[in-house]
Amino acid sequence: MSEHILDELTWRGLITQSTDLDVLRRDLDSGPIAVYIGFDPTAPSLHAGHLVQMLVLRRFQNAGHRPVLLAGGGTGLIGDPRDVGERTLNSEETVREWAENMRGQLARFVDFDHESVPPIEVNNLDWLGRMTVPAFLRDVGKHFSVNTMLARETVRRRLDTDGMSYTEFSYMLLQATDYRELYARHGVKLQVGGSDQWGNIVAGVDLVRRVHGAQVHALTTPLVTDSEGRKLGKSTGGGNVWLDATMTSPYAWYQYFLNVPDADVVKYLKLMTFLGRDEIGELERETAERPSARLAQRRLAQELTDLVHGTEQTRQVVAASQALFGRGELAELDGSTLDAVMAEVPSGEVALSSEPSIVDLLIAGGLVDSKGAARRTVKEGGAYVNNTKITDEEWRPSADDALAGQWLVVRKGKRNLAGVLLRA
RNA sequence: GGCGGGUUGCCCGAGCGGCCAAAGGGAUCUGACUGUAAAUCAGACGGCUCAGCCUUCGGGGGUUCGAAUCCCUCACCCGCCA
Repeated sequence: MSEHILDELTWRGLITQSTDLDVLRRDLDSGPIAVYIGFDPTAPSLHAGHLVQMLVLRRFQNAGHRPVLLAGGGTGLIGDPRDVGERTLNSEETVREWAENMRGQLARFVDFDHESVPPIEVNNLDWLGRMTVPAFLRDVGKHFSVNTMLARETVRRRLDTDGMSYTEFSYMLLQATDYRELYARHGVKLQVGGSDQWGNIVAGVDLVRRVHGAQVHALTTPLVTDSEGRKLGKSTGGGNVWLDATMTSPYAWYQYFLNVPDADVVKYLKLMTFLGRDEIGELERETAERPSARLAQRRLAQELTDLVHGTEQTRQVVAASQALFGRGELAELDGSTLDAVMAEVPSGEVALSSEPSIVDLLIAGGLVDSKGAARRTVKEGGAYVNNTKITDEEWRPSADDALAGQWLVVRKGKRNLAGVLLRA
């Protein structure tokens, strides 16, 4: 008999808050239960920060429980209050489109071919969109005390600062409605979410108890931050690391995790991979003894790229990373290898006839935003072409500099690089 | 509907007629040190045809030799009162 799912979640550090765990354990042990997780479409894609929670759902499925994936097509029209600032409402078309993207992404993380507990996909617009105002106020609103809602941390903070619209104030009730609906439709007895969702989730737990007299459960995962307090998935550039390959390339995704600090890598392995205790323990030892080998980071990056982009993509980005950061000479790469590598990194092109300077190359590769920034980079000694430092702003490549007859590998600093196609 | 406060560069936040392309902090970038790590130190951080020029301080208009700073007006946000 393998380890109990709750014990596994505990050692991985995946449980921040929960309702009565003993009762949950009994329910889990008495047969498969349905577990749900939901996300609102607030962007065109999910990002790395969503992964932790999402994988918890998969862990439950692996343990024999049924995953229920909820896309917040209805709640996404309203907006969950944040700590600061009212959200801008997105149009119905936008939300619909994003919800559809999200559905596709969520589906990657659960097993649709599972013989006993294949997942169920739902969109809360299906019921929220049909609910009438009197029904909402009588059947849902009557069960909530404004006093309690005002006590919620986010609400308190907002009242002290920016204030909050009635729209966002109502959000909690909609999420509670989701839980009630999913309990009634699919017998869902557990909702998983990020720790910031705790208030919304227990509101649902309460509602189910009041309406159906049933005890359902809540489990939240930690908000994952690195050792400097930055949220997981915020790239150094400040933006999110997205699951969508057109928004964050598989190469950039792989590199993000390859660069995770030593202090965080073991934690991430526990939270976001399916590697077992022994294997993680081994990688932890490696990190302590030979940190420069970055075995743990390599494994983390590889596992997560596999998970999100598939094994073939992973193979390619690993190969590209090795070619670009390895000891080997760039010039020794053959044409097809080079083409494959260049396909993974950001790229641009420039015409040889325009006599481009290093400044133009940095811009063409998208490594800088302006010529001023490009000149600055050269002045600071951070500009390279084919691994050779360029210190003259007026340096211009010749046809002979092109690798495989056409590529220039332009680099800014240690690890920002791009391929620039040199057109004849 | 009335009264008061506010809107500054990626974010926070000073400035309150010229010395302001705008203090300070954070974020970010580069360099040194390294391990494509962290910490630390140093530099950079609106744009350009770059020792000069151009465009910025919610939008528009005005006063002035000169405005982020004063006046008018519009928009939005916050608070108090009704």
